[in-house]
Amino acid sequence: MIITSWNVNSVRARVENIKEYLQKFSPDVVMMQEIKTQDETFPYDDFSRLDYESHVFGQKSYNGVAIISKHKLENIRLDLIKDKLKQSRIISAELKYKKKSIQLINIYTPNGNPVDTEKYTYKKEWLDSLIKQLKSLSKKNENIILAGDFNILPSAEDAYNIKGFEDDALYRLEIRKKYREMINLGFHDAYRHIHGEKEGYTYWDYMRGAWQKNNGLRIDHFLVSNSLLNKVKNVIINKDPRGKEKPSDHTPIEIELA
DNA sequence: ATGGCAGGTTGAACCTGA
Repeated sequence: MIITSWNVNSVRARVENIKEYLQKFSPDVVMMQEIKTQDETFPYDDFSRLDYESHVFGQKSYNGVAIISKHKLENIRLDLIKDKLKQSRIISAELKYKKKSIQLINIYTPNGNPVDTEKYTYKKEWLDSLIKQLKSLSKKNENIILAGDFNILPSAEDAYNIKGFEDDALYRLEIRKKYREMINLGFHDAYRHIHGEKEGYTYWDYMRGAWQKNNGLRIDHFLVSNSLLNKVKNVIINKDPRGKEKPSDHTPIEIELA
């Protein structure tokens, strides 16, 4: 079972790139962020022709999340967060897997820059609302996979130049503390669990040749319930799509469940 | 210190992203 998280930076601009990825790597489930379109204009047919069902929480122009899956998903929820700006940033679904019911939660956390503005406050409040919800959900279900674009650099080795991020919304201490708070609810950072300190960038800026120079950031994550951890066989950052024509600035991160 | 790339909306210029 392969579950992917991928900030696609517009599902419509990226549809050929995404289809190529689906055909080449056949993930079972893909949690997408920044689809940048409304439900009505989501490319359902492109994915259904490849045997994926789509569940979409769209928004015009900005944000938007979706889960596409080769397996039937149940209990789709769009209401887990109290979002004061009513942006489409979270979608959840239940996946039946080996007699377990795994709750998949797909998030697109606000970026939060610049830090002296309302955008930063919004990020903090959004994360607080997520933490509150996780607290309650993890009491009811011990099998949760929380994935997506967290817009958080968990630690110094997660950026090519951490000095440049010390007062950035991706790395401010109070933001890292919120990430830590989530983990302390009973989760593991799946990438670090498998790979230790190894570099694991998932994002490279379009500008200044960041991809060619490997000036990357690790801001896309899988947090897996402790009780599911023994099922995590591997975590792969799949750099293939980032090197193609017209790529997203993020590349897929994949988790393999045994 | 600034802008650089990319996408979306809208109709050339502006917003957002990380």
